[in-house]
Amino acid sequence: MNSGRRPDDGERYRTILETAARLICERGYEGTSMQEIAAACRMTKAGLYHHVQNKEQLLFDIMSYGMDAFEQQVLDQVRHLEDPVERLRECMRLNIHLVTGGCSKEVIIILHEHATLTGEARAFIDSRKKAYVRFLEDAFSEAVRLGRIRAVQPTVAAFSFLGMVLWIYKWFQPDGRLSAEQVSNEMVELLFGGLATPAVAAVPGAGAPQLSIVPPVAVGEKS
Amino acid sequence: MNSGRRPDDGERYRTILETAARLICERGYEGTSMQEIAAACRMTKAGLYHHVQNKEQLLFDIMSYGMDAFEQQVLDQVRHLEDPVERLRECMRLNIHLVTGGCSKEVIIILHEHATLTGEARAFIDSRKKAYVRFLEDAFSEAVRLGRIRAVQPTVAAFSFLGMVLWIYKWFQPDGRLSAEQVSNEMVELLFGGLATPAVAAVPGAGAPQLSIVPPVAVGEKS
DNA sequence: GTGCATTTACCGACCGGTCGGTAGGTCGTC
DNA sequence: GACGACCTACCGACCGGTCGGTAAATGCAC
Repeated sequence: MNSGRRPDDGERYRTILETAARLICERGYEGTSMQEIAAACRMTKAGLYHHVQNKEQLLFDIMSYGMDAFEQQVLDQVRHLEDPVERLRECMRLNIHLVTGGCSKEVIIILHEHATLTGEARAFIDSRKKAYVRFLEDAFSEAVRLGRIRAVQPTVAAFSFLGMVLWIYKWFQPDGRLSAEQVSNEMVELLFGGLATPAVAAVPGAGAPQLSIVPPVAVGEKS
Repeated sequence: MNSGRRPDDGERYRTILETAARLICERGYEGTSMQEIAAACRMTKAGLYHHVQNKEQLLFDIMSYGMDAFEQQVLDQVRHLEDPVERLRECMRLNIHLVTGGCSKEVIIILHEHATLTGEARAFIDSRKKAYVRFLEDAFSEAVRLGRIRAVQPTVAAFSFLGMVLWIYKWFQPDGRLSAEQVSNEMVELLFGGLATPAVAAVPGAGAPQLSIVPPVAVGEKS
């Protein structure tokens, strides 16, 4: 009856998660009722509850799914990079791509509903977030230690990085004036172009030869 | 019967706004009921409705109050500064002070409930936010035009500024390891210390003499 | 300064409606 | 005939908001 594959199992649940994520992303967790989620899945509420334990578990699963996607698409791609600055630059690029890209609903929910979950579920998600912060702090510390950037407070640097990147969901429009790539290039250069140690950054053409997308001096406002 | 002053008038309403702001800040707009707000004001719900038109108007008034505070404490203090870079630096300092300070509840609500209001009220608040973004864009543009910083895309720069500053409410703890002043100093230097034109920033000691709180090289990780 | 009309600030009770969640039945598939 | 998917029907609690009523303060004419 179907093309070689049954649409049940976890696949059905995943489509429910995605539908719910779309609604919750648009109207917030408390502002979205199980009735509405069920209707969007073309089901009754009781039918939805056949697949879902309760509303909080649904939110937790959405967040976990988003965290998995983030770690696969961002963290795992840059962990191996040896140079800490290159690791941070590429990490910012990928993270911006994730936030501006198509599958950003779950990530936005993680960001916006940062205080909605309680108890163990909250603690579990928070610990995964914390690991990311630590990853960034460590990279900044290492970059300072190696003299690759000037001395900065790692925690403040990490949260500045995160603020720039994760705030994007509040203002960026995919069909707007600026493309995701423009934002990405500009933002990476904004933070790291100015972090290079003066001695290196001073001599034009000498510093940061690796992956310098933007020429050191002439960054056109329209590029 | 009272000490020379009546506690009624708008003063009562303002205490209601502040109580409501505290609760909404803690549990979200949709997660806070009028019953709870009334109880926190030591009133019944009907009593609360004597002062308040409806829940949405209450949120709008809280946001307007926060916007007033922001414009008084931040924008109006830096508008007159002639040098665009100094204007931006001082603006960031004051904005961080506002977000980390005591009367940050209303501001946090403005940030977090950015999509809760609808219709005219939403449009009105959004226009006031937009004015701030434009203010920052203009300052960045001017700084580039005057050669005070290297060329950057003003919109991305403005939203990076905002992301760094406004993300703080998600992670900063007043009684934590880092003080508000530390965060402020580090963050200003992180963005603007690296934005100076290479020719100026290159020569150690020559660039950015104004308000350089952090010594160019040695910033202890524990300070 | 007394008496009275009016206003302010609040209350208990209640409205229609929606919330998250559940019990029990039906139906198609293996 | 067992089972999973989904339904109808319903639960108690709570939602935002309103009702008529009231005790106390205030304004004002005399």
